[in-house]
Amino acid sequence: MEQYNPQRIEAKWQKFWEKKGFYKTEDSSKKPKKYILVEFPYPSGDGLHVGHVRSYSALDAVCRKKRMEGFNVLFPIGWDAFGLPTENYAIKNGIHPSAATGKNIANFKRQLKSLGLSFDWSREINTTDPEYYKWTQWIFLKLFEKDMAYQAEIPVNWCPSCKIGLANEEVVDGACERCHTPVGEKTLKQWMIRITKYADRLIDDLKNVDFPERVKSQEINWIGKSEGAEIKFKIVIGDTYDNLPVFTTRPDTLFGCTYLVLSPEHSLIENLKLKIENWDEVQKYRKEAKKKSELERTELTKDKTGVELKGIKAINPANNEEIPVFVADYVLSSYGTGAIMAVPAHDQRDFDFAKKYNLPIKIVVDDKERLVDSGKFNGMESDVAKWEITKFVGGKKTINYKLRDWVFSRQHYWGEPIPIIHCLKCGQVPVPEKDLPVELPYVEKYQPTGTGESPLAVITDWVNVKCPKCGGQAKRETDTMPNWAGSNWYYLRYLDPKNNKALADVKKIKYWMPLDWYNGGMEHTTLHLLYSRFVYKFLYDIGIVPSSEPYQKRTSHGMVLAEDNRKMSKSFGNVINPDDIVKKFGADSLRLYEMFMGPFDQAIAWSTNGLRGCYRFLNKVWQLQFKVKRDLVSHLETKSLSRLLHQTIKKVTEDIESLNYNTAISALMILVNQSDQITKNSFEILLKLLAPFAPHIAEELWSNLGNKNSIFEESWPKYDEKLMQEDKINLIIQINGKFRDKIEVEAEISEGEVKKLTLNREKVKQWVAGKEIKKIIFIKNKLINIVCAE
RNA sequence: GCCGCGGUGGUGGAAUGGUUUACACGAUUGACUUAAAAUCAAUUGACCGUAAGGUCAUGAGGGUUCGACUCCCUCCCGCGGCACCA
Repeated sequence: MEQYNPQRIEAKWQKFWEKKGFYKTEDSSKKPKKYILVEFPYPSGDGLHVGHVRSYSALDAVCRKKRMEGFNVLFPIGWDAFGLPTENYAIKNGIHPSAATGKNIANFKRQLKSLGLSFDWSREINTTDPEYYKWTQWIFLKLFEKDMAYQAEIPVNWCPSCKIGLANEEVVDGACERCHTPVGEKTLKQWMIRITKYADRLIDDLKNVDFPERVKSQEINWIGKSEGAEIKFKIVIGDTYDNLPVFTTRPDTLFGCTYLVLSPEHSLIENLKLKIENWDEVQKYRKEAKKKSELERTELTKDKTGVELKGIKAINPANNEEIPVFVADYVLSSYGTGAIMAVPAHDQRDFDFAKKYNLPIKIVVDDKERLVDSGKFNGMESDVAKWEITKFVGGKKTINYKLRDWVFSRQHYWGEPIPIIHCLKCGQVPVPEKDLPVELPYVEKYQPTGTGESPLAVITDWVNVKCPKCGGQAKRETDTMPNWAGSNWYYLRYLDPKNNKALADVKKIKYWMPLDWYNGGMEHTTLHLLYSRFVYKFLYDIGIVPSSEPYQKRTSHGMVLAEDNRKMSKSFGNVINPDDIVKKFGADSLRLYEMFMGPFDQAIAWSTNGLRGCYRFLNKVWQLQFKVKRDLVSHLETKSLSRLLHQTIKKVTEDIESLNYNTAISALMILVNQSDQITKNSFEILLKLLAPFAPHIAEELWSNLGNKNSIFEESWPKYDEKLMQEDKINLIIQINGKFRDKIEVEAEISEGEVKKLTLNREKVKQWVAGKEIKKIIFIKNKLINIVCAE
């Protein structure tokens, strides 16, 4: 008897599927469409991670099932290949980034193909291909044209190790997301994208999409919308006045405001230089604040510090009281107006500061959320008082966001050149569309300069160009785009990857968009996911795409941790390489195990023993074929097998939709554990249900049964609710809600009959003896509960 | 501090108002084997009991209900995100 040998069958079927072109997708079809996508990988030098396998196997299972259900399914794949890791890898290994990329892609591709995933490889894309990034640049030009991209001299997060500016989204705990070096600050002229213009829509449109709650809340949190009021305080400077606006979310506490605080960078301070009596002290404080890193300044546990601006007073507009003004670094210049009204009684930070500097603390809202000590507003509910007081002092309702405009410049070689030309006469001139792509010049020296200038700046024959407008001397922009630029819109390019007239054909976009299901990592929620939603909305506004949200449904797979429960890492030596697993156990076992290991959205530790269990299960299925082929099986399905079979079809069908892959597979295991009753028909159905998870073995066994077509050309099994019904059921007998006995009875049995049967049972009699039966609860086909007095 | 998710056997987990612990792993015993591996069979929440059986267990405490892992309240712990954002 032939043993299960995945090495012998897997490559064979992979070739077969490829040759038959099973996964080439048509752009029009009578079938309903499903566009299903996994985040395309970054082809790093480390190769494929078992975490990739989890995401891809899951969605591959969905696609295979959907095809069997009669959908026209698009399941593409490509490479997100620009960016720092490749550049660093190239520098370290002395090979050019483009060579490194090619090498890494080849390796990834081999690995993906060894898994038997049903990608449509004919649509493969690569963000570093000029034919691709031509359109990334084109989108930038559109943003520029609509005044959504602009240059600004701003302090950016600067990673001294990567020698690059970072977006806020790329800074984690004050350190570079990638190399974990603490970031500093550097003032550079940067390209910025006005993502803040879309803040409200990025929040509001989450209502219309099917995203996990944690994803939605994380995005909403990140955008950080808060509603409040801008209130002007009069600043008394000797005998003249100035106005200072502050932002507050608690205008209801205005009567409790006992001082103002300006951030050290606030422009008013400079203007008051001559009137501030302790200028030297103030100046010293501001200098020290500037020296502190962002991380130090935002250290929560640190003591609050500040200096009063002597000789300056402010007027609380609510009660006309004179209050002091401070400069303190617990107020950020970048949020609101860079100045706050301090209400120590109702804000922890103000409270800490007031305690330290002995400032008055005045309670103005009581524990029933009503105003006290607030003049004519006493007794008013604080929610109402918010806007009444704002009106009273002539303030205005204002909304603030934590979201900042997107820093879009990178001072590195391995990225898309920003297609702008700087002309002394004409200023910033977009590269004409006909001249796209602006190709990244091939150079030998691509190390970062560290000066804040891109390595492209020294390539003079590339930098110096004629101005497209006036023909005069001009220079190219030398910054490149961040690695998020190419992934912003890649799902559109899959629809029409070879189009050289447009980023994709309108008809094709209309047919496929929005995407039906997009799976990816949680770590991209406030990066790629947010950015790409924004860019799609922009494309919608300029009429390129037909809807305002790209992804109808988003799911996120949990991380696959190492067996020791830590992250897999080369330095811990705990990395599982999918190649080794495929070699030893086969792709089917690996895929099945990763689906079975636990709930899809949860982080889970790898277990090689668990994997063995799945391998054993596939072996059992393999052995079953001989029983079927030798006709050692019964030809009549028993009632109980047919019942189990239909229950299994239902379970697997529904669980694939709802991401419950682990329970779908356990249902298949239960079916196989009952295999002593198997028939040829039920074995075939088992294979079809298994096929999305373990495609190679399913195809092999299907063909071994003598079938000439592919199992994936078969239609998905249907279940019959009627055949699922049990005709005999175990009815639970409870006494006072506790399980005491059970009886096997005909399904649909009546209450009266159950009562009679139950009360006649010896066990029940014992429990009930001498007690008064107060009531009997009967749930059809489930239980009877006899409630008696204790 | 705020937001989100979670806490069930030795382990991964199942059950979303009705027999807690499906399925799998591990462990123990037995069969096959010179032996091991593989495979097959049996047992496997804790406690009491020779057994029949019983008692107790879903982070802790309370509530609703005939009945709570499941719903509600209070608290504890873990994970993830945000954070001197006024």
